[in-house]
This record gives sequence, structure tokens and C-alpha cells, in this order.
Amino acid sequence: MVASNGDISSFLKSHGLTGTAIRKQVLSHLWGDGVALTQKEIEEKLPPATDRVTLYRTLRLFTEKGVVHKIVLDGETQKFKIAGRFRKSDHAHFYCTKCHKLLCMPQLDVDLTDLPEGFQFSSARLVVEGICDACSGKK
Amino acid sequence: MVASNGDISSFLKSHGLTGTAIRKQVLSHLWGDGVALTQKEIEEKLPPATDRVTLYRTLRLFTEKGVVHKIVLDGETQKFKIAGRFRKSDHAHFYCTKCHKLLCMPQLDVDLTDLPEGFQFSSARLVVEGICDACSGKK
DNA sequence: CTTCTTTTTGCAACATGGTTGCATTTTAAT
DNA sequence: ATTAAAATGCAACCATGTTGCAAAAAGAAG
Repeated sequence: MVASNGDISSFLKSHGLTGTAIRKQVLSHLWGDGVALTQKEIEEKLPPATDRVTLYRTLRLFTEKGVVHKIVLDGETQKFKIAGRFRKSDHAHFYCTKCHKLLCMPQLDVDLTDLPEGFQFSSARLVVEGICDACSGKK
Repeated sequence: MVASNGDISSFLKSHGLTGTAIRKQVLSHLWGDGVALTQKEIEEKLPPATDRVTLYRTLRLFTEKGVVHKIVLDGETQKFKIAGRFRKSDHAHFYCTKCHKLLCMPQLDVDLTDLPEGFQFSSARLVVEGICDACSGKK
């Protein structure tokens, strides 16, 4: 729990959501830069009695309201991450295979000038995997 | 069925696989440039009596042997596509939201020079969505 | 083309996760 | 404190991943 209860409550309110117990708990676990968890990972951090449907609905609601982003790592793994300052999850992400943090990388751009003639771009999703700066020992 | 039975049989053999009925059927539906189908879509094209476990195993085997690539479109949809000349599915793909074709776009490159210092790149997956040249009316 | 060995298939079964409906509980506003 | 609206917990259902095993099919050998 990195953020205070007040932080989380006002964060929820600012997104038009009421601050219920499970919502605060889920958010508190997702709080922090680069933290990205699967539904299962979140479930394991919650009290054992937590209903999986409620968690499912909470995450669906969060995603709908833009509170979190769903990011697909490898086709099997879906991670949830607090949306932060970006409205869409359209920008690139970097996934560190060591510390499992997922970082936004809006500076990584796809060169769409190479798109063949006649192709109309609408959206792009890019996930880069590797080792992040903290884990590579440098810096 | 775009390819002849002989084409498909030798294609299977060249990948070290025997040419059984279901394998030939699945391949025949995936044959053709840009064709990419979900497991469900393939299932619907096969005879109604087809066992879903067999199809599942067939696609798993194809993926393992590098006959097809699994490509994730939006986190929910997994499409299968004949691997073609690329050994890995690491290169970029273009998904046409009109005709639902999935095209390899190895020329689309990610500019990884923008990766911040200390970050080590290992692999990247890029899916671009939009309208393909055939559907945009041009060309 | 029959026999034999190996591979593949079909079926039953179980696990997991998405999804819905509904009654009960909680929230937040009066 | 009361009350209307929202959220939760539970049962239940469905789709799909996955395994084990016996029956069937494929390919090789004679």
C-alpha cells in the first residue's frame, strides 16, 4: 500500500466512482509507477474470501472508466495498470522481463511513413520486451 | 480451398507432419495471402462433427512446428495465420478492420534508438490496425 | 494387400475464467 | 436515521484450455 486511503478515495471520486472496499484494495495494489498485475495476481493479494465475480466486475468497470489500462503481453497474459496521464492505451509499453514492471514509452514511435500506399492507419499497439534501466545495473 | 490437396500434403510433409484429414482441412482454410482466423472461425468452417479437442491439438502442433503463427489482435482475439517465409512472428502486422485480413509488414520498423539509456531491448510486437489498400478503394 | 507399430483421434472429464440474474448488503445523500 | 441507488456475494451457466486413455487411422514392412 503505497498511497494513502485519502489519495485513493479522491482518485476514485475524480473518475466518478464510489469508493468501496474492494475498489480501494485493488487500486492500492496497482498503485506505484510501472506496477502491472494480472487478474490472478491481484486476486492473490486480496483477502482469500474475495469474490472473483466482484473483482472481475471491478476491473471491467475500471477499464471502462479509463482508470486502468489492459495491456496484452504475449497473447496469454493480460496485465492491468493504472492509466496515469494517458487517456488511451494506444502508446507503446516496455515490459521488463526481470522485475515485471510495465512502463509507458510514448517516445517510442512507429514509423508509419513506411506504410505501403493505400493503407490507412487507425491505431497501433506496440509492446517492447527486455530489461529495464533499473534491472540492467546501469544508471 | 485455394490450394490443391497435393500442395497441402507436401507442405505438411516439409514440416515433418503427417497429412491427416483435419490437418489438411485446417490448412486449406488458412491458405491464401493475409488469411487469419480465430480458432472459432476455423471450427465453424469444419464439418460439424469435428472434435474441438482435435482442432485444439492440431493448432497447438502447428504453432509448435512453426507452421502457423498466433497473433493477438486486441487482447481477446487470437488469430492463426500460415507462417509463410518468416520464422518468427516477431515482425509487425497490419490488421484490416474491414476485410479482416492480417498482413505481415516487416518493413514497419520500430525506432528503438529512442529507448532510454539503460534499457535493453529483447523483442517487440507491433500490430497496426486500419484499412488495407484493397479496401480503401485505391490501387 | 495384410500385419504390425506408431501416431492421431474422439470422448469423457476436469479446470479456469467470462458472464448473467437476483437477492442482500453497502454507500452516500437527504 | 431514513431511504433510494449502487455494489456485492452467490449460484449458475457457458466457452475454452487441458489431460488421459481407449479406439481408429496412417505409414512401414513383409
